[in-house]
Amino acid sequence: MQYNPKEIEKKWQEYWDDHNSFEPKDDKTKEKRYILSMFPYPSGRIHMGHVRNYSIGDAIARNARKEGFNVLHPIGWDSFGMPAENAAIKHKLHPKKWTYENIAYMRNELNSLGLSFSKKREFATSDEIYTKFEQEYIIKMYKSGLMYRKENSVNWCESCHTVLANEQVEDGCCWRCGNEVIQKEMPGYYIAITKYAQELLDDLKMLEGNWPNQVLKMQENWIGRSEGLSFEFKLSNDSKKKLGNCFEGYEVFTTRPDTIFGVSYSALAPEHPIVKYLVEHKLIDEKKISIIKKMQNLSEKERSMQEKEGVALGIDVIHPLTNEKIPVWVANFVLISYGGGAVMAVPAHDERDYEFALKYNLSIKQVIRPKKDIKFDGAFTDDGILINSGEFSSLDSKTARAKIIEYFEKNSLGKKEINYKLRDWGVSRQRYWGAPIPFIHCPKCGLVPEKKENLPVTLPEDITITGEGNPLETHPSWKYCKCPKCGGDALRETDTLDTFVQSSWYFLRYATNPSKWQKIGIDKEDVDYWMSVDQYIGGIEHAILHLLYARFFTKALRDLGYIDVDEPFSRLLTQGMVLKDGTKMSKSKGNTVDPDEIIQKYGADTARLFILFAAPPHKELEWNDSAVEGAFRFIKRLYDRSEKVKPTDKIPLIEHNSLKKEEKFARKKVYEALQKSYQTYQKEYSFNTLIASCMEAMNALNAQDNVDIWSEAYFILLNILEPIIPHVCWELSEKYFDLNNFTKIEIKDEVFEEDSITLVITVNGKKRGDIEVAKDISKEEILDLAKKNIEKWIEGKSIIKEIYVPNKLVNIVVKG
RNA sequence: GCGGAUGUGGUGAAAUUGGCAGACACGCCAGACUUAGGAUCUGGUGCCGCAAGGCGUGGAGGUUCAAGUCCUCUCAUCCGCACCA
Repeated sequence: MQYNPKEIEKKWQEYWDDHNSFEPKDDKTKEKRYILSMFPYPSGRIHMGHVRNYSIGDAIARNARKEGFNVLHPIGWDSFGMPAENAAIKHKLHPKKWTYENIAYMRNELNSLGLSFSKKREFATSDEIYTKFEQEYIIKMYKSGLMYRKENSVNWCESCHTVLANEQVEDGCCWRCGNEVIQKEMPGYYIAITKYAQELLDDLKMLEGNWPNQVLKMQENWIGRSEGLSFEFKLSNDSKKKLGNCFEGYEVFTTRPDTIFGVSYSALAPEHPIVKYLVEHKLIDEKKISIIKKMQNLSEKERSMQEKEGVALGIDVIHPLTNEKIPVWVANFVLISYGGGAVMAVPAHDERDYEFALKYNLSIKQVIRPKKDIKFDGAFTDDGILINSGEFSSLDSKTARAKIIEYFEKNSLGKKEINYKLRDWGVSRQRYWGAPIPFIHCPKCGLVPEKKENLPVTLPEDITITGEGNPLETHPSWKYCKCPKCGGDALRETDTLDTFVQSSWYFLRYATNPSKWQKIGIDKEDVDYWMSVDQYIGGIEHAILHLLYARFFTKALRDLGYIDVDEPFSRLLTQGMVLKDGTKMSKSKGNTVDPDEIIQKYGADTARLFILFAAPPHKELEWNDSAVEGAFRFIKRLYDRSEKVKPTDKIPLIEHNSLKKEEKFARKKVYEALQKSYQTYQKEYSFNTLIASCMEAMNALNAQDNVDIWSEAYFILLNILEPIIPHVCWELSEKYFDLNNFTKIEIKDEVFEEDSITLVITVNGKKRGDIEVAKDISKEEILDLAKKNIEKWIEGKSIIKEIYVPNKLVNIVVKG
């Protein structure tokens, strides 16, 4: 009997296809499990990261089926996005053709791994029917104020005529043509995710313990809530006049109101309206204007890499508590997008303000002293005791913050405010291969959403992609349309949606019965049953954006009445990367291992076994060719030794007490593996130790030759291993057990009962021997035996203490 | 700077509540079977030492009968965010 993975795997993959083995049942009375691995981008071929992702998900899904749950384990394709356009430029292929050919190819690759996906629920996000409902939701969001259009500063490449994402700007230049990137004000569509900032933050608590701590913290930091004081700096009368009485003052936000008496200047962002006014009306000299303009042309990121820089604006504001005149500067480190784009500067207690004050020789006034007498250089930024702060002097920072906020509120000078770092989500892309944003610009009616009955707004197919500009913009006819409201001539929006929009609701689409997919996007009743996802598996690289957007989208769709779910993913597992030679596998480094080749050479079962055995799922996994051979050998052994098994359709009955020692031991090892299996799926998914315990069981089985023990062991081991190496397990199970062993198996406690116990004897905590004793022996007898066992270690010494830990060890503490 | 992790043999790793450090596997060594072995099987394998024994979980302290595990300090590496006032 020769193990032939190719033959076996083909046979069972066909069997599962023919029998629709992995379609979820419609019966909603059954308890469900929704197991989801993040869907792939159809880049052309699967890589080892995919193999790992889907092997983990598949094991969890198959185990859940075995335990009797109704399991939804779907797959699909995140198929819009830039690589398709890049391929179009490079290979002169239409993005659609390229994408759908890749999908067809990768579908076969995934199939060859024997993954237990539902085939009927598969879809691609670039399918027009998917776009249709996404456009419906976007319009709904627009109508309810969750989506809006505004001007904003973006990265713009003059030679490619396109907006670039932050990641596409390399050292201030376009990643493709190398030309300088400038900041340009452009209109775009935004989703008001900030409206959900607090809920997104609060609900992280629901996920504690079920999501990796790291991811929760990353989301928390990203949302970046901070509490402080917001107040108005009023302009001095002279300054007001200078600004043509167009401004009264401006708002600033601080988290350190306790340092307010130390304010020595105020700084505005280069984009602040007052700065713009001064520049436009040439109220400051040319030299300064050109410095400001230079600042405005740099992105936030580039500014952050530059030295602090600014110019005095020649205007003053009035300190709200001391009535002193405070000079106003523009500074490149002040962000327009946070806290109103203006700050109060306290050089004595803030690093940035300090650096800036030193450079421009501005005054530094200390108003906080350390609680303990410590030395410090530069700014003292910790909490301390207030000094030189009028009636608030001698308070500690924390109390002072509360009192000062209270004072501002009482005197209507300002109020307590909560700020978030989270920004609204810009979803406009000047790209072809994306979902069209379903809006129309009408010269009479303004911005008008497309009518529901006209959805989806689909992409024109007769385009050529050059990489310069947006093909939708340059298409001869596509953008010309009639206004849905007045019927007059109008222009269609040519921006497409960020691809993160598609991945923000795909899991709800899977949960909807495909028989309804033509009529509705999401079915509330179906979603009620299947959601939330019981186990989500994917890469850590999605810790922030995808997971935050998906959480937001779920809440937004809930508030729009589509669903009744608060959090989409109850449990999250972030798998580690697959490495080779210590670094991430990548084509450019030439250290990739092609999954197809491994499957060709050893079979899918070996690939799956190795990848689950080599490291726990959340850790990085170092690829090792000879360890793959080891995995292959184990499966071969499992296959070969099955000759010892006697066919049966139910688990053999064994009289445990009549067994020999080796037989009892083998049985114990088998049931230990079963127990381990139950723990593995409840807790950490530590497949590596589960597999190890199966190997231990095999090693123990080899030391005996009882047919019943072998048969019982295979009945159980094939059950445990089925989620990991399904093909060979189905093959052997069919042969010996008529596929009757893939259900929940009861643990028999009798196998764990020992006739005798082995106790370790230590002297002063060091192991010096061991004894085997009967189970029911008394403590005194044990101590006597123990002392005899290690006599030479305690000879001539006095015993100070004797410790007996039942079933484990004896420790004798001696002196001298 | 802030946040999160991780440090255990030649390698990947394991170790309920503190209780035999290194399970399981890779590699290596030896042997068996073989015309042959990059197949298979059996045995060995933390380090030093001929041995008795000693040492050993990044480092230094501490708590404890007993520490990879708890506490304090410290070093190194990785990841995320980063002028957020």
